[in-house]
Amino acid sequence: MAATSAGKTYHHGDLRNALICAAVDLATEGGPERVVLREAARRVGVSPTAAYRHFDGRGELLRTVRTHARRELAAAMERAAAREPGADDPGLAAERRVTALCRGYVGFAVEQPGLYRAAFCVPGPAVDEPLPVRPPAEPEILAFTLLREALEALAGQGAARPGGRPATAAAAWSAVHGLSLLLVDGPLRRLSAQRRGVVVEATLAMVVSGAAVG
Amino acid sequence: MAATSAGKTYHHGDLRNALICAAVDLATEGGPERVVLREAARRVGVSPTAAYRHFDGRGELLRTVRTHARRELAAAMERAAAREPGADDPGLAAERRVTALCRGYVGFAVEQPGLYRAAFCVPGPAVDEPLPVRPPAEPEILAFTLLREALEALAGQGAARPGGRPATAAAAWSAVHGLSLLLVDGPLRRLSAQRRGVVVEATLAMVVSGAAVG
DNA sequence: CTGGAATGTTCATGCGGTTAACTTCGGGCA
DNA sequence: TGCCCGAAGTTAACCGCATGAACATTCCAG
Repeated sequence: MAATSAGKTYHHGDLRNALICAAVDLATEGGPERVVLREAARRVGVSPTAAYRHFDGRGELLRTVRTHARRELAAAMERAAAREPGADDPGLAAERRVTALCRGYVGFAVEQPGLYRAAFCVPGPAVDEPLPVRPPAEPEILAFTLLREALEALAGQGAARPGGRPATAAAAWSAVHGLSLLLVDGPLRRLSAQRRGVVVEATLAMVVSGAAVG
Repeated sequence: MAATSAGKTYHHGDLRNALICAAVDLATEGGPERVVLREAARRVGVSPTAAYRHFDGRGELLRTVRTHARRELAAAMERAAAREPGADDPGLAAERRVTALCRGYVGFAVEQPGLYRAAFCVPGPAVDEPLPVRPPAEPEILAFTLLREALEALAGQGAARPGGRPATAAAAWSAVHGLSLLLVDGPLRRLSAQRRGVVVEATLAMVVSGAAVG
């Protein structure tokens, strides 16, 4: 996330992007509250008001960072799933994928607390129902989509209550999201890596057992 | 939470409390970010800097609000548990208590989103391990303590893995906490009351099934 | 009484968001 | 080719907030 450098011209040439990079850096360092318009401008070497040529204000800058952070989160989940062995065994594949995605989610939160918090700062787009709208869905909540699809695949094997599916996905999301926040920001933030692992695994067990029930 | 009124004397008489009430009102209305020193002082009818005679600064005021909010949260949980019928049947009592506490938790979050968010704003005291330290524990994280004890009672019946107990409590907490945030602040905030109920129940089912496993 | 400790007040500083008015550049059109 | 306009930056200024310093008013203990 190094700012794109340009000559010392009056016109920057790529200010919008440079500001986004600076803002992402800020969020990475200290979370959404540290995303400050003036500071981003300072880092890029431009006057504070220049940012207004490219963003509606701090709010839009922050929303842009949020989008970036959500993409990173989803990417981390997919990386974790891809890294997962055992995708060959079709019997276990579904469950392994779910747990891998969840580990990727929590792992991202723990390793990038600032970005993770930024991913859920200002209220973004909301869903009307946690249902399995497959086709497009907003790319915004990609993390949820990944999780939901994996859970459907898992439930598809067993015989789960039909109406319970989307709610189950929401429950799983709740678990990993809540766990992440407790670990990053909350009362569990001081857990040793080992204990943290134990809690993560317990949560995953809960999610999987819940998927079987739901 | 009405401010304690006093005559128009130079000395307020109970400024600290009045400021706390005003700050709690602010948090109730708009969450922790709306807890602004100057506004609280304004509402109490006092100059902004007067607050510094009673608080170290905005931070301490906010921390005081947080403590208040956490107490309210725990109280709401206990009310919900007390309201729960079926405490007579010892076989179901434990499970019912767990679900009632969780419903109380989420219910408080949904009904008092501002206060709920304030309860987890600035990082408060953290636990070293999510273990069943029975005796005192910090009264801060009372909500967690309530949940943990109820889960222990539940697990005490079945034969759960001994080491898994505290981690199970953390997992359950993660679920209700995450669900609350998604409903209050996050992508699930637009769910109708009915759908919300479905998601809550699915999450509770997951928590209970997880307690059986853990 | 009276003097100091509490408790409030007024000023002043610095930061961050945002708007208004002015400046510089780059590129398309006469 | 040269000029002019609009995009992209700049400076100046306003407002609200947190906070510190110095001053004012009360209250109460001795």
